[in-house]
Amino acid sequence: MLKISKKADYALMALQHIASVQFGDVTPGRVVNTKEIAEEYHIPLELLAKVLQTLAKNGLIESHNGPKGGYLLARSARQITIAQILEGIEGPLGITDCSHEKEGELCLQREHCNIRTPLLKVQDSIYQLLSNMTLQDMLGGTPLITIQSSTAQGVAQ
Amino acid sequence: MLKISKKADYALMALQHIASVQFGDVTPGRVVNTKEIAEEYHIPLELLAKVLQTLAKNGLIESHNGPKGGYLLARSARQITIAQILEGIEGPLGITDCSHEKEGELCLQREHCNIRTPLLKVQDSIYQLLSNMTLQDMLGGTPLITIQSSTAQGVAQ
DNA sequence: TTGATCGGAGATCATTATAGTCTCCGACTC
DNA sequence: GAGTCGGAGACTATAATGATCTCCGATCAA
Repeated sequence: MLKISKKADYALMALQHIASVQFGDVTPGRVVNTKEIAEEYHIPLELLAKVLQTLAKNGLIESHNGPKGGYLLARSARQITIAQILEGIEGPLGITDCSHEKEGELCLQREHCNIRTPLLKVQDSIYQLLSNMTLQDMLGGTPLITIQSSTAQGVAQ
Repeated sequence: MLKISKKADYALMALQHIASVQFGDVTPGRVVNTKEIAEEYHIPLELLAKVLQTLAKNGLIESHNGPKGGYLLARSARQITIAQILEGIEGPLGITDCSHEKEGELCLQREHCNIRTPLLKVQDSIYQLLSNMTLQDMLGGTPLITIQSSTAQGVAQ
């Protein structure tokens, strides 16, 4: 449950790869093309291409056309969060259908819904979690996210 | 993204309802039947029935057959966590395919996978989150989870 | 003891989301 | 201007989900 899609997986792998080639920084050095990533990680080329295009549209990477073309990080790995990557591919985080309900598509349960508020809080917590972890963290050098635990840290209010 | 299923939604609503009828405790008083919940929250009766049966199998509620039959909490709302409920319905938490990979079904990316470890940590964090919140918390009385956050957003309620 | 009311369980179907493919286009470098 | 790259759309297959239908067994009360 709560699975992220393959596309999102691929996005993370690709970005991770690009970032490691650039040492996490925005270097003008080598660009990475789709084929290279697809082969290294055994990802279907055309699917990965779509993913990278989406990431480029969302401003996480920069594309360069033509021979010797490919992709570069648009900004430092430290400034790219997991939340941004996942949302770029899968759209806004929403653990429940009513998270981003538009006008007029009220869910049937809404009227008597007894779980909306607490679920939105869970969602918020997950979002914070994903926002507090960056691509740089995934590169392995820096400490990863920590979480509160009722046994470890006091759960305030 | 990271959406939980309708079934899980229904399970949460139903349990929340049963718990509130019993004031969060295991009281021998009134049992709640499927129809009552289905009508109150506009949930398809037969789908809800399946969900409740699953919850019963997982030991979260107790079923009573016959007229005047229905369901009761199997234990106090304080002892039922959101993680238990969701896992009971949707199976073990796994944000990525390789979270619970069985022998012989290694994913193609595994060999060079650069994101498995960090993702498992994210998953672990989410799990902690869901394990630290109980049905009792959802009843509204007691404090909900809080998370660490760089922007220090207090979670009230 | 019989019938109405409840849960238990299986098969089935429709809809949607996902994963993956194919084709053609335009930009760029050499 | 030929070959290599990304850009973009339509398209298909498969799986997951949500929902329905049917029949069964347990239980209680008249």
